[in-house]
Amino acid sequence: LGDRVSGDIGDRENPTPSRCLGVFGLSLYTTEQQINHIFSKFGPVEKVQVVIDAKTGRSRGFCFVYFASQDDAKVAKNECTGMEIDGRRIRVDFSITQRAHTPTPGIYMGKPTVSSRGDNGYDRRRDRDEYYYRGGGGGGGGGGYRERDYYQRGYRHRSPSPHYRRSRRYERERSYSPRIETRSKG
DNA sequence: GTTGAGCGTT
Repeated sequence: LGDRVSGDIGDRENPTPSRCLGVFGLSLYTTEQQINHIFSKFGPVEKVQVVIDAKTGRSRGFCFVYFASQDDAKVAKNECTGMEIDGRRIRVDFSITQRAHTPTPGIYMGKPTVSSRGDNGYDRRRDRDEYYYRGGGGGGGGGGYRERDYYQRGYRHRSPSPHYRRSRRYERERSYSPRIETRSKG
């Protein structure tokens, strides 16, 4: 009961130990150098790869760390989970994938970067399986992005996060005080 | 500094 087939990569809850760690919850501004600096304290690190969003060119907030030794990876995982980098609490697990996907020329086969989880009250009907690239070669498209704009979701429907509450934009929005009764201005 | 869940498309 509960034991898995050995040799499998495990699942999200229970990844099989390996030399590759996934680090999640990163600040968008944390660099591979920073990660390398931190994780190298536990043993030789062969490579750090921050995952970059193909569309925006920015970090997607997670990365992969390849250790030379699986034992070092295990120690690093235990030591670094919950650690704070650039003001964000990170989570570290053995990666369930060992490497990036093989590129598919002309068409992106992944999911859109922004997804709705359906638990914050907005847009739970949106299907998140839409590709966000249009085919470059075979599809007859221009290689551009889909018409759908995943980056214009209704953030106003969400409850503001602590981070957002500290932002100037939030201050500004609040100061509008859209009370209907106050339209008594003449 | 998009306000953040998240397993990668050189």
